[in-house]
Amino acid sequence: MRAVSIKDIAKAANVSHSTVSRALSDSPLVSDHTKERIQRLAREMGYSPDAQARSLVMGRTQTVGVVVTTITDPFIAEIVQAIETTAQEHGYSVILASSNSEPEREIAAVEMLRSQRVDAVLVTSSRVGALYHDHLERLGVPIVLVNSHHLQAGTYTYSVNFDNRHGAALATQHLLAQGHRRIAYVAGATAHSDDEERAAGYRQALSRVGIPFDPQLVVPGTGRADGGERALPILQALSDPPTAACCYNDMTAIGLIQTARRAGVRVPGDLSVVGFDDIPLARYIRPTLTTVAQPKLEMGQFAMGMVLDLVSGASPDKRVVSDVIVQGRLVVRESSGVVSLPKKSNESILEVST
Amino acid sequence: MRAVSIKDIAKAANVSHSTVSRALSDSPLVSDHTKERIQRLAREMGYSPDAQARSLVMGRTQTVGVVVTTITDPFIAEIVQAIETTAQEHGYSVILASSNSEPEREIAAVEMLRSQRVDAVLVTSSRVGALYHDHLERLGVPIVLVNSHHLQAGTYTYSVNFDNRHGAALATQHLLAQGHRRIAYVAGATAHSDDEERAAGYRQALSRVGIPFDPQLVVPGTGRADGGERALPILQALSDPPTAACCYNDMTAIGLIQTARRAGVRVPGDLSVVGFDDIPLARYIRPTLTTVAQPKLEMGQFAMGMVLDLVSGASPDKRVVSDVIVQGRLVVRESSGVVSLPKKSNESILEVST
DNA sequence: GCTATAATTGCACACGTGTGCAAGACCCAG
DNA sequence: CTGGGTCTTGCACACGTGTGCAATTATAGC
Repeated sequence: MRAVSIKDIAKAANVSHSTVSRALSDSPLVSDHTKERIQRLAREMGYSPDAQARSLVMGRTQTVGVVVTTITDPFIAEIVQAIETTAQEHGYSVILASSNSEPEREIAAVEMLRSQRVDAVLVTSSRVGALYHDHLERLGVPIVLVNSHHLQAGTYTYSVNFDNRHGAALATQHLLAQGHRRIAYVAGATAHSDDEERAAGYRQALSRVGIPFDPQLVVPGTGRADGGERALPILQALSDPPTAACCYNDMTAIGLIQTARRAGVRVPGDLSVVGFDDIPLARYIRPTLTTVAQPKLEMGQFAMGMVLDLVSGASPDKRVVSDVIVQGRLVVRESSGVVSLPKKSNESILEVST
Repeated sequence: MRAVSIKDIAKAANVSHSTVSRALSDSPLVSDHTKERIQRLAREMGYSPDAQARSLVMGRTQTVGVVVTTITDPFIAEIVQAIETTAQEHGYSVILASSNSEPEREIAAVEMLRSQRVDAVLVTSSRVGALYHDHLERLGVPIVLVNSHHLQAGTYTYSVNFDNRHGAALATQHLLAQGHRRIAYVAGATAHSDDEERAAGYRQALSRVGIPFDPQLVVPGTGRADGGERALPILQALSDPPTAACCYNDMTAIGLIQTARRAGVRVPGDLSVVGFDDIPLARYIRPTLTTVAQPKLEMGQFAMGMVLDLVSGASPDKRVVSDVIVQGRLVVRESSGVVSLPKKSNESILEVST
């Protein structure tokens, strides 16, 4: 049983379907009298416009595709939530496609979005390979990459990225302000551009205050808790161990903190720790974690805002903004504190910023 | 610039668009020769079928709507992930609609899904009000409620729910098996059916082993951490305080554990604590939390599986399964242990199950 | 070679909606 | 009362795809 169409209403009102179409879109070509009559009839009959049919003739679907690795990632979920809300406010629908990081799924997802004739595509946190990028470009539709690293710039490709360098510099500056001079950097997985940018921010903050870079203070990691766990003994073995550590991300920091506790190293008393990302867990572990927060809500809103600008007539060569870089803010919690006096000093002077 | 259509291919191949349509759907009415020729041409020209147009004539969109309160909730996110993956495997697209728990948004979302002519709707974790339920029914499309409580049964309404009573009984039985006899229940928000069911499971497990129900051992909560925090002093003030607590959910349990630590009550030494839901945090707090896990993946798969069954010809009166109840499993971690001997006994006999 | 049959293709309509253009209805001025 | 203008409505086509039916072509049988 099909839904009621404008033709059904036309029959009931004894007019042509064109008149109904015009009446429902409040066209001035229809007399107020019949307009009212038809609109009331439509309401009574429970009419709902068919988006498919409308898209077909209008050449626009009022629909965007959102490609994610997995919606399970809280970081991604929050961005998608912001995208969806903004889209809904402007009458757009969101088609969700997850790739589970499998290339063939990602290809299939893009093909699906192509068939659905989405007006634009937003991609979150996917490391876009060359092949995939071409596949996206072939859609012939604006693409906004959110926190995804794209190497080559395409005709349709736009981006919203986070300023990792600035964020890491913020974290490092915070530790410097607390009096720390020996600050370590626990890295993430190697050859990851996020990690490189954050490491650069760390070095930049150090050089700004004239502290020479000590390669010994940079230890490799994994991006997971075990990275932080393995880092501790390495740092402690140094002749002049650090009093603070800047970590690639929160899980690394959490691994470091938990290992430290077991090893009898007090946080922040003996070692201040700063994470990155502000994952939900950060405010629940003890000590609560000082970290750098990305403005996820704004990133999602901004990305969808770009899409709206792009589809509303602005021609692709008239691009006002193509790449946006947003900055984060430092969230100071318990895991970072004022540097303690040299070894074996009175512990009572320890101060914890809460 | 429109995408290439079958008409374009028809022109290039010097055949009618009907032939192209048949060739691409591998119809036996087309000779193998032209079939091949057309398929090659379609590939070369970068043809992608228009889902809108196809839906229009087929009367099916191969699309489902997923309504959530917020995708930010990790529990919901995991179910949606499972739904999306299953849908994708069967050639279905997922349109995401979040309500932010605001009634008007929920209405707007349903109206949008109606216009999109989705073949079915899945609703996650929404307390479906009477009004909203009617609104859904009017879609005239199968509706699967996942972990959403529906009072009246509708013509199109199906459900996948979690067996809260069984889960709570599991948790309580576990504590009983560890030798506990005085077991508290820290409730969630009042008048919430989840809470009532879990409380019932708790009482059921007790009565099975002949332990009389003691109303003093049931304390009200909030469903948040503060609920657990407020529960501790109440329980400790009892003349015969409990040695274990079964909590409405994990956040309540976490609040209880953290307050206990500050009050010098050892977990699980002095007090065993069991949560409910197995949120990500549960494995990261210290002690790690024993809890009841819902099979989120299976729930999502099952819900989407029902949808697939429903849309593939099965008439609504031929409903094989309309309501499914899935059972959870107990995840034993560090927060629950064997009951300790009466007060002031030797602590060395404490045993922690890890 | 003619006919009966099978294989292949095209015509025409349908799905639900929007819109340019022409036709009809109406009003006002002369 | 008529002409011209304005207001209102309907006709017809378009969007891209699928499909029943008729028409055309190829094949086979005698």
